[in-house]
Amino acid sequence: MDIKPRQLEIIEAAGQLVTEDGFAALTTKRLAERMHFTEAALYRHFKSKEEILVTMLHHLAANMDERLARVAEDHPDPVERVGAMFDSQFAFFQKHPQYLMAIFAMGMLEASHGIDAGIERIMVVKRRHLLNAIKEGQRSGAFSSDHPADTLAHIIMGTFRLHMLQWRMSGRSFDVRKKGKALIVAALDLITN
Amino acid sequence: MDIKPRQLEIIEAAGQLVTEDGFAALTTKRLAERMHFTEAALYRHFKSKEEILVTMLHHLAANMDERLARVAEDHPDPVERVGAMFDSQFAFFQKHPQYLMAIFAMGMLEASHGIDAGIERIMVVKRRHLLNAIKEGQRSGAFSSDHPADTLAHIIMGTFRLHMLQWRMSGRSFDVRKKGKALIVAALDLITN
DNA sequence: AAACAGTCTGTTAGTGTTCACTTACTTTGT
DNA sequence: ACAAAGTAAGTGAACACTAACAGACTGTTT
Repeated sequence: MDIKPRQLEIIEAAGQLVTEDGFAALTTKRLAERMHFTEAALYRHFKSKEEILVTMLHHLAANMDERLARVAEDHPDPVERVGAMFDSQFAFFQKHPQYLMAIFAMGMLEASHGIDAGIERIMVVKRRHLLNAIKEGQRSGAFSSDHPADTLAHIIMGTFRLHMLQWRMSGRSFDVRKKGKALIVAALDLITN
Repeated sequence: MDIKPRQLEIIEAAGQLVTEDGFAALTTKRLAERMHFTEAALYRHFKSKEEILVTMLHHLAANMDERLARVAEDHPDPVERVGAMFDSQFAFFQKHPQYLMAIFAMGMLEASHGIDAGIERIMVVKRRHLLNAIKEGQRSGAFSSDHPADTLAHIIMGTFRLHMLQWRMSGRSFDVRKKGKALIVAALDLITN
């Protein structure tokens, strides 16, 4: 499933609309306006509105998987790797805030099976990379083994998600990367031996 | 602003629809159906669909504030109090899952100023109670002072929110109270001296 | 006790608006 | 010449909401 350049432009515009004004703001009319063409032209590139969102989530999951895998390669030390993973996430969403919606959409939408599945896939990707790093850190003794890796991963993921939510709700008015790094460092400090 | 019994029934039905099938499922038609009367009858009790949601959020914030204040009174020890606060939250949402939407709606909706303000108020209430307990625990030496109270509150809130999200996404298929308690105990253990 | 007036809560049958999407045709680039 | 990518002008369906009316109950007047 390859995404053509024009499709990517549409996906990004759709993400912008949702991130700016909420989900109700994503209508075919407004999306076409932002693309500077008519509604009908949208349907030359996607067969439905749902397909736009599903493709976007697919694209995001693939991108994230690849990016986190690269971070894992570059950082053999588990503690450092977790820090680098989240820094990579912060940098990505700072650069592409239009994809923020994929983080918060979950749990609220249930608009279609395809969308739900796409969102779930993103969470699974992140969870897999994080859990790997934490388990490795526990084996090496870097991370505390007082609690299951699951639990530690949950606490860090929850910290990350709430941070992104606050950033979005503040109108992205602070440095998400800097403040996020401090939070992750604190969380890592708590679970490090 | 007192809520009449019939209004409360409507609010709960509205919460059910959103929690069951997502926000798009909350239409005046479906809400009237669930109440076993016509759409027009809705407008005898609320002047708009927005007012239904705003009233619901208002009700929830007031209820939560009172409930958490009572927990604080009953538990003088800060560590124990934080545990009891979240246990109270888990029990509440287990009993009234229709209000789960208020937790996740945030960040996704931006449907109106009134709704956004209502959701924010709920977060502020929770944050205030939690932060009070943590600061008190830091003064008494029960909680670590290696990190600001803000940071510790963030980590615990994030852990809570992600847990609720997973519960909702699983179709509420596990014991949220039991599993939640284990998570909060683990998080508290991490920040306790 | 009966009649009246008012309010509350429901009904039927609509309103105009907006939605995602389609059909038929046209332009543009290779 | 052909395909890709656009346009104008619509479609039916669903949306939140409203006008006009009616039965039930309450309290007050005769």
